[in-house]
Amino acid sequence: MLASDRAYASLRDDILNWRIAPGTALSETELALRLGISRTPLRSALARLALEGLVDTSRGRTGVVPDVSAESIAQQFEVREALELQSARLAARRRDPAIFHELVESFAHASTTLADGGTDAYYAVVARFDAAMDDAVGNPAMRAALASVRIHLVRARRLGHDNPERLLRAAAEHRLICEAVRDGDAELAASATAVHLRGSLTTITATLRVRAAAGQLTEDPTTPGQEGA
Amino acid sequence: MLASDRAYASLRDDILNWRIAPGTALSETELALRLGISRTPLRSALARLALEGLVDTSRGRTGVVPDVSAESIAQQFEVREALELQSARLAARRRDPAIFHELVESFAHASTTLADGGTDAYYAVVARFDAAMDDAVGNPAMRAALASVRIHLVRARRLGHDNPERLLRAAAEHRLICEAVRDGDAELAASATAVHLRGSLTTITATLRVRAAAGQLTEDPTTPGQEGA
DNA sequence: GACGGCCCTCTTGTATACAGAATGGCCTCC
DNA sequence: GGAGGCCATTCTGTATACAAGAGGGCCGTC
Repeated sequence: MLASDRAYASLRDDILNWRIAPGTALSETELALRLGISRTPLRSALARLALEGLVDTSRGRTGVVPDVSAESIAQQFEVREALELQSARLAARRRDPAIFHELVESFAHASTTLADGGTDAYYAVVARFDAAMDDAVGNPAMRAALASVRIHLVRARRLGHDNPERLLRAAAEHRLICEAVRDGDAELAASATAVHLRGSLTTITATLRVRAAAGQLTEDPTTPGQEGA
Repeated sequence: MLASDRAYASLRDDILNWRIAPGTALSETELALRLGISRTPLRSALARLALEGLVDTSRGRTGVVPDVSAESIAQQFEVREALELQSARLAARRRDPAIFHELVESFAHASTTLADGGTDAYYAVVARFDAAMDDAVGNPAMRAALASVRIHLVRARRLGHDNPERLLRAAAEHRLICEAVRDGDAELAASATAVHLRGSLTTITATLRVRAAAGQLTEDPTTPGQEGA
């Protein structure tokens, strides 16, 4: 595999999983040294990440990992809503019913999946769902647009440690979407998707609010006297 | 300005204006020589173009300029429709009425603008419209998503030599959108946008069909005897 | 005459060296 | 004591050199 691809995958993984904190300066020399490659392929990797919005190069020359704010998430969701609703409509018109019938079953067994395999097993089902939708739509441009939006939501998802209660509700919402797509009901699929996205956004926003409050208690220097206790 | 930015802008301009034909192999060495820079910044420019879909690197290692097919345009429009309709709804809720009132006037005078300044003057008004919509929405993610879709349509637009009849109808459609946004009517704005996009797609598709037929007459080696006449 | 293998050339991917610019710290002066 | 300027360090942007791999063409053989 190419060194630049490895660097890209490695940095992407680090950013999505919060191993690199927002605001961290991404020095080319230091990163190249750490990954054991030269600056040339590393620059290529950083450029890709910058174009995807995972690295912010607007302020100053040195790239930094952007923070995840409630505002940025809300903005991403406005784009995501547009794309996913369209995707749901198109998928309902072009789908292979058997594939979505199978997904209905999978989401029906979500509580078992969650109990046996944990959140990772559940997210694997969601990944199959996303892939099935992309395949049904059959539009590379739509797939690419959705991929660029979903990347940012992975970061947000990793934030809140995957509230199981919410995941069960999300599974029920996914099941409704799959049923509508399976039955070829475009408008119902779009509506069910809208319902799901609203639920997701509400959960993420709440998580961010909790995190921001906790951050102020432990980090804000203007509110001292709490962190040492 | 950075050499890589100049190379990017130059190549982007060449591709959008069909100075580089689809299928042309983009040799790094040759391009770097032609632009008077080294391969390093040129590679950076090519990578950006590849991520934007203006250069195809999937087949083989050497990048090529992708063709504009009716299918690819239709796919781009499925994404564009999703984003522009959402954009229209959001703009209607957040706009400054004065700005869109001014745009209504501008599109009302489109025939004069077209007669005096030609298609470039008209497209400048469309650019102001796009910018006003982006500003009204106030969502950087939406702006970026729309920008990546609009790039491809510039190529398609340059294809058909800007049928003036169509441009007048497009101006009327734009005027309706601006009126709806100005009045804060989100659903009407979305509907008017849908009408406009359908008209645009139909025109572009027709242009492509004509071009494909002409191309077969003059280029297809299996149908000889026409080009020398 | 056709097919297969070998060699050559051109391509990309990577590493390294160098130059210009910006930032941070430190010293000096007010 | 504070503020401003200068210097050094470090960063990015660019150029060039090198190596590995793939593709094409040519030659030899069947």
